[in-house]
Amino acid sequence: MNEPRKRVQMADIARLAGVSVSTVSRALAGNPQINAETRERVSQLARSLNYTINVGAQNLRLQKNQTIAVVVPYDARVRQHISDPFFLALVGALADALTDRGYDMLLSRVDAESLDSAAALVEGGKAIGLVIVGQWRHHDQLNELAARKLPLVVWGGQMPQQLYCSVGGDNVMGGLIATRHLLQSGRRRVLFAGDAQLPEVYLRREGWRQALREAGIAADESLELVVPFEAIAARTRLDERCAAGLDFDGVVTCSDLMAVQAVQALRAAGQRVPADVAVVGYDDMPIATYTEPALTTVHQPVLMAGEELVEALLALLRGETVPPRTLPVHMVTRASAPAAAA
Amino acid sequence: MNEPRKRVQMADIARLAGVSVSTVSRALAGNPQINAETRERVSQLARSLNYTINVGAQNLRLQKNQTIAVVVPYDARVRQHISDPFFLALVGALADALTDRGYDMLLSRVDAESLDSAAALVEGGKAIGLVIVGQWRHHDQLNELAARKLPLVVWGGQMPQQLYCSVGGDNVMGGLIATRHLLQSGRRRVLFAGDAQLPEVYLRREGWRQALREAGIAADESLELVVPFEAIAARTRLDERCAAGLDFDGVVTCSDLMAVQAVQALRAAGQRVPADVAVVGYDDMPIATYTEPALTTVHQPVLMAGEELVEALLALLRGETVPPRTLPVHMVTRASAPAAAA
DNA sequence: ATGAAAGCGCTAACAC
DNA sequence: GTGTTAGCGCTTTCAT
Repeated sequence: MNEPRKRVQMADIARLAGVSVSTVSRALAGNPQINAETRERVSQLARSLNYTINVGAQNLRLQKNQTIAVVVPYDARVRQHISDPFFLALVGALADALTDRGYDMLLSRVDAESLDSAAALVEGGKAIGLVIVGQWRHHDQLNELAARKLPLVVWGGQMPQQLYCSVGGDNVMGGLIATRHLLQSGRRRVLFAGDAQLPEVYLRREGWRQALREAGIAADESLELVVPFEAIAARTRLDERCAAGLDFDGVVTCSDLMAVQAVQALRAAGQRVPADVAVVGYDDMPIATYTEPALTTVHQPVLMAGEELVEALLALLRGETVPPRTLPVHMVTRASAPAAAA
Repeated sequence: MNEPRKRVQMADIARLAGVSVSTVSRALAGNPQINAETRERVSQLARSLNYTINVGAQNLRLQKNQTIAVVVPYDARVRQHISDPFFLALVGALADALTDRGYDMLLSRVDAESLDSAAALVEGGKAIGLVIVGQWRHHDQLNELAARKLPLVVWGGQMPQQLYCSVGGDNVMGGLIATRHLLQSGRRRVLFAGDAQLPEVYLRREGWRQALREAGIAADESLELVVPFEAIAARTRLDERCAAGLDFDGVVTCSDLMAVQAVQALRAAGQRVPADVAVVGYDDMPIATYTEPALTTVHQPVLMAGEELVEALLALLRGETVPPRTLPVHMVTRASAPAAAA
């Protein structure tokens, strides 16, 4: 299982160059007090032997480590795979941001129920810090991890009594502008689709409520619909709601995928989008351009998200105190919910 | 930069438990010759201190390593990000497959021009093997790496004189069935869109040619169009081709994204899809369902791809000889190229 | 059943 | 300038 392929190491180079291991070490490190000629000879030799330093040993000795673990929690019950486009894109952005800064990225999928196996990554020295992609229902567990002083940043919404550092889109604002957009285009009964047990969704629903208040519309609990992120399940919930009564003319969803499901459910129920019901997505993934109708959606800055998460974690690692950070979002208006009512 | 946070280690547990480090080591390893009572006491202590073994040190000592590097080459000139949905999905699938088997996944983005910085990951002991996501234009470099005896598998097409182990979809078959599908639905002038400098695309074009031969249609070089994968550039090329003459009634593309670009370019040129021109995508990513028209496309098995890549690499690591592997593909017929001509 | 000691591949005092 | 030596945190003979 574990290849015992014998690699060339410092001792070999030392022998071949007729110097000591320390000299090789210093030469390779570019230590200026080593004779330029020796240094050159050693480097040459190392290169010709395809020698690369054993980072494991180096880290052990130096007590250092340049590896950051990126953790994608998954739901063990459904064995749900990492497939949401936004999270996948975020993982890509994190890879970019970390690579740019010279860090290695350890990607692990971890059972959401036992997030402290994520902690083991740091406590076992595999990684020096944790980026957790999504807080899901695990606000409390995350707080616990933070209380254990793990260097940790989480993509998600900022909640009261939060001990960990989160970076996320401005969810309240997102829910607000999405709803406001629909109201301004003349819609009056705006359905909110999403599972408010998730902090991000909870905050977006706050924004939805706020927009309704602004417009002087009474909040109506029958317009709150619990819809999970997973596509099939989402479609089912939406179909059920359509069957229960088409008493709304606008829908605010929590992802572009969910918006697509909503459009399909509405059409299956004989509604036209946006003529009868307008639909707003969330995330503004590339897919939003390609659907029919193209999606009006709340744009989240994925690339910036990657950068900010990494910067926050590195600051934490430097011992700085890092407050949660909220990134700007904005509306992108397309066909599924035009600016003027159809 | 490198957190010197002092972690609890074996010595601490040993001291607290009043035993030696070796006993702790054995106890934690579940060595049966350790007194059950001692073992329990030590484990208890370890757990209560949140102790996790330092895997770096353990690996150094054991000469082992459970880390696989997944490398996504990128083009330094354009600093193109990991964004193609198929590759992102493949990375997700790899994460799943590796996690399931107890391996860690190191994700790195590497400049495609200097792929041997990928080699350094193995030679420096960070990882024991390499999964390279896409062969791009680097067939020769990959051969070189393989010649260096690096444990390495590559997602991509199988080419003549290939020294490395590749796992990929059946590209010839993919090009063949896509073209055949169009021909059978009555199309006669089928454009092939893709950059045949890439092995996978080269093979798909072979399939395209073969389908034309089968149908007794002479290959027409003017129906080969070099289209890059990147969306904006792809759109430009397709627009140019449409302007140069709409002398085709079907298009075979090399990704679903490219198919979407083709649809948009055709529409901009006043064509109806599929009435005037039918378009076939490639990959069958979720997006293919959501576009308008929904895409007829060649399905590639992403999840299986992740599994097969990992299995192949592990076999390689076990010292087995692993032949390149080709995974089945199949047509998925949707609206952009219906079975019967429109 | 447990401890002492050596060593995995590397770096950094400290000598000379 | 370069060599000697002592560990980084762990596992594993070899003793006892």
